[in-house]
Amino acid sequence: MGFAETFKALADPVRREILTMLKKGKMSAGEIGSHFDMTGATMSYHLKILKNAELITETKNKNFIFYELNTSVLEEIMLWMTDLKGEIRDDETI
Amino acid sequence: MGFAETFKALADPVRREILTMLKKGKMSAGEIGSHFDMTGATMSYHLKILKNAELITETKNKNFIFYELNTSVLEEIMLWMTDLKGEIRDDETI
DNA sequence: GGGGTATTTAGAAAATTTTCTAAATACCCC
DNA sequence: GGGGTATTTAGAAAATTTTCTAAATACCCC
Repeated sequence: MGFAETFKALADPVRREILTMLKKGKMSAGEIGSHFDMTGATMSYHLKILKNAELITETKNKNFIFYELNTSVLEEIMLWMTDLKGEIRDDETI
Repeated sequence: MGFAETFKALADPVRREILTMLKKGKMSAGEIGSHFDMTGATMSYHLKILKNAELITETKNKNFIFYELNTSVLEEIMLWMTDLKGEIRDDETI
């Protein structure tokens, strides 16, 4: 919902790696967790941070919870960065 | 030097505001600090974080230290984000 | 060189983040 | 409905971040 949440979510290497993994498609919490040397509880914590930042969405199926990448928030971040860089964007008139 | 440092630097609202202020040009540490209700020591701390993340550069003049925006690091971040979004960039062949 | 201003550094306190273990929830399938 | 698997929640410990006060540094200019 805010830039702080998004940047904080992206600041952690584990969470960035989760996002990269999700590029390939939906994955369950367990499947994601198996790639890291951390407890399921810790993975759940990281997934919650990413979900709160709206960088991922979740869907439940059987007793699995699947997570999926949501890149729409990144658009906003990139607009902010582009503005900071002071460049003129395609959709911007002079 | 790394994404963690950059994202962490960008995660704080004070630091993002400093960057926005610097869009207009160089400013001294004191000038930057006068826009916030914080001690000079705290401002110095934030400026150090931004400098370590290479988001700003400093130049000394008399007994002032001027800070200037450096957006080149943002390019890297934006490339990473673009890749995450899975879009094809201009300079990328199919 | 000495007083003055600008800024940083050191060290501590409070707040937040990251991780764990243990327990709870939630749902499946026999 | 009961055992089993998947995942989250609660609570605590350790690490990190943010802020402050006080002192140090650095440089100016008379």
